[in-house]
Amino acid sequence: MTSKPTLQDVATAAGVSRSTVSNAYSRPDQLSAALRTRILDTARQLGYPGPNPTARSLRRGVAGAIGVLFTSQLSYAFTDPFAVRFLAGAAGAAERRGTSLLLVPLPTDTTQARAAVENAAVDGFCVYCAADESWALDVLRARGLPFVTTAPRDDAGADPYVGIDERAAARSVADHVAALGHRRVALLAESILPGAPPGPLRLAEVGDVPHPTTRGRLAGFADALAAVGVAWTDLTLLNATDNSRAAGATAVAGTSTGDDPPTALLACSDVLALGVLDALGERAATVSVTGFDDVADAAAAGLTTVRQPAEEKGRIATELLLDPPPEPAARHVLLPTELVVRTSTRPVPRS
Amino acid sequence: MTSKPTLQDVATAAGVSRSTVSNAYSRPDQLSAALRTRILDTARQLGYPGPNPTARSLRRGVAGAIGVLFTSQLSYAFTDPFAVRFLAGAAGAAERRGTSLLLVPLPTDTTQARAAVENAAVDGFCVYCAADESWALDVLRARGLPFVTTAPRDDAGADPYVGIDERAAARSVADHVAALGHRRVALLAESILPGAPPGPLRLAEVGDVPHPTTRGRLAGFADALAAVGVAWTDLTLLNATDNSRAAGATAVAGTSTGDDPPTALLACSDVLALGVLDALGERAATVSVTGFDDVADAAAAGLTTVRQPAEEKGRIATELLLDPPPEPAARHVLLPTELVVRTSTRPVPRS
DNA sequence: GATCCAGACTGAATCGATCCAGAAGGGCCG
DNA sequence: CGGCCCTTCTGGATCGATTCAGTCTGGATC
Repeated sequence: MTSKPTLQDVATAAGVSRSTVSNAYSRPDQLSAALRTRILDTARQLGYPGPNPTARSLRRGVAGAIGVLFTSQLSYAFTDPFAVRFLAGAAGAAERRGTSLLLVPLPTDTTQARAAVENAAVDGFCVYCAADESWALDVLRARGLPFVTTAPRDDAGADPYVGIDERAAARSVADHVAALGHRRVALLAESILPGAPPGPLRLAEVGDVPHPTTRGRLAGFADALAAVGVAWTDLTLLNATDNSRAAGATAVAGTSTGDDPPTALLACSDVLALGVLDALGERAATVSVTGFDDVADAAAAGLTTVRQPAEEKGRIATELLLDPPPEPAARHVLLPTELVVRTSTRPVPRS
Repeated sequence: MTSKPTLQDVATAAGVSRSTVSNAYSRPDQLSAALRTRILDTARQLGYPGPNPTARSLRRGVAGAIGVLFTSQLSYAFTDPFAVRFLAGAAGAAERRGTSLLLVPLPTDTTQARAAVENAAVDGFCVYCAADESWALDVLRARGLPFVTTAPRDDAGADPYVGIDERAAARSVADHVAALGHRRVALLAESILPGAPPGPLRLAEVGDVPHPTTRGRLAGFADALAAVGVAWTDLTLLNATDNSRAAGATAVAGTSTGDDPPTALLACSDVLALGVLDALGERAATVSVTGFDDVADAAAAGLTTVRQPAEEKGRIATELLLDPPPEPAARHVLLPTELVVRTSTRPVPRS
């Protein structure tokens, strides 16, 4: 008995069968209170730490945890305030249900990343999409695991999702900027094309953007500007290499120095927009900048943005996963968004 | 075959033994390349998603995940910027090692909380202490699971920990405040006594504070003030119900209105200190306030504080867990701290 | 031609529990 | 007193893999 005792050892020591010990832990109503007490005492004496979670999982066919998948690096997820709030919401819902949250890091190597998803001992997955995730969904389907995504998908079918109307939300903030008279506009997003360098980028049409969320937002921006006569090809497209203030600052560096610089800059996330403000410094007063998400720092920075309910998104995603509603239609949730106008946008200056 | 196929099904379909299929996945060198390809093809045709992670864990005796324990509510952890940075560090280290992170929520009910720790299928635990955690450590010891705590403990023994010299760090910031001439000082901390109401609190001596981190910091504050002749009993002790800006604001409400109000307020965390600044509003210019941690918002708020390396703490905790150094001494890591003086502290005003 | 060996594959045991059909014992009822 | 049910407990099958001691085959060696 040099290693940890098992349920069998407790049974032997207590002079009962394995099943009875198991029942002592998991089904107290199946044995007399006296025997149960005796068994638990014996277990304590032996230093038995209770049923092995893994063995229990295997037999019961339930893991007691749900996975959370960030298609960007896991450690980056914690630097993104929106992702953190999403996690907070998910954690709250998981907490209420007594479920744990398994954060699965994805190696950059594709094969290893697949393996990571294949090896996760969970009952389902929350796929927080930050990049192309379809391979992950394929794995999950093959495993027969339920999952929830955080964006409407074309091939959604019965798979639950919770998201916002990205295009309409983006349009609302761009409408505001257009109404202020801006016509020379730059759009800033993360990984417009995977692997593209930071800074200006040419793209024939918005449909070419692979990442669905980014595509939706850029399309919304374009809609609003098209409505005031600004064509897609007249827009400056700026690429950021990741979703961070630094990347936002880098992406915009040098942009406002050319002749006829944009008078407004619409970013696909607050973090990028805040980076732009960092980079502009004093010049920020001459350019209108908008973000997306309404993270905590946006208010202090006076950033005009679109608010979306972050914690709510995490909470609902988790709930959809843990008990999906019977009617398929109820599995697709669109959350409301709200344009928040602050001081970072103003009418186009007369020159 | 209505449900998911198992390894046995693949074996049958391919006309080989279970072991061979297992080897095809886990030990490619044990069979010919041709057969392996054939097996994997068969598996694909059958829709076999690869070896079941739980069964594999059971047999191999390895979970491939480490648990993270917050003794406060899990969803609160995400509202604490320091905890988030700790997690980011932990995630980075886990990522590098191909390990997942299991966030285990703790129900408020003690029995259920024990069960949650007992049921976690992990190879070890990072205990991020936010409250009394000794019961959790007992469970972990009973399970024979390795763990790391984030504070020096009296009974540390060979259990690894990573922390800072709480007392010395706290003393450094209090020394600074004392040097500025402050003598009427209030100390603010979360849960000084569990369940205590927000606001002023009487406590015979600092040793009565149950939570070790808080106790260490308060003791450090007291050390510095004692050195300039201010006794423990002359200090105002303010309790906050949790670690949030709101709780900081609530705790301090009404304090500065009495006669002889404190001229300085030392908080045990930046979040609390920022809450104090929120509450003071205009009056903030007349009181010196300090925090602890140096979170992102501290710089913008001009908060004088003590910086401790958050990500580093998470990273090292995870690394100590994943490969503990052979020499016991190396398992106890003390990280450096640094006093960061900003504008929230100034000499005591002449009246 | 006998011996040895490496490589390829198999079968049974095992990981540590849960579950279910059924056995033993005791009480109640007619 | 026999039959019936109920409670309490048992034994074996099972969850889905991994592991390891072997068996078998074909080729190299002397």
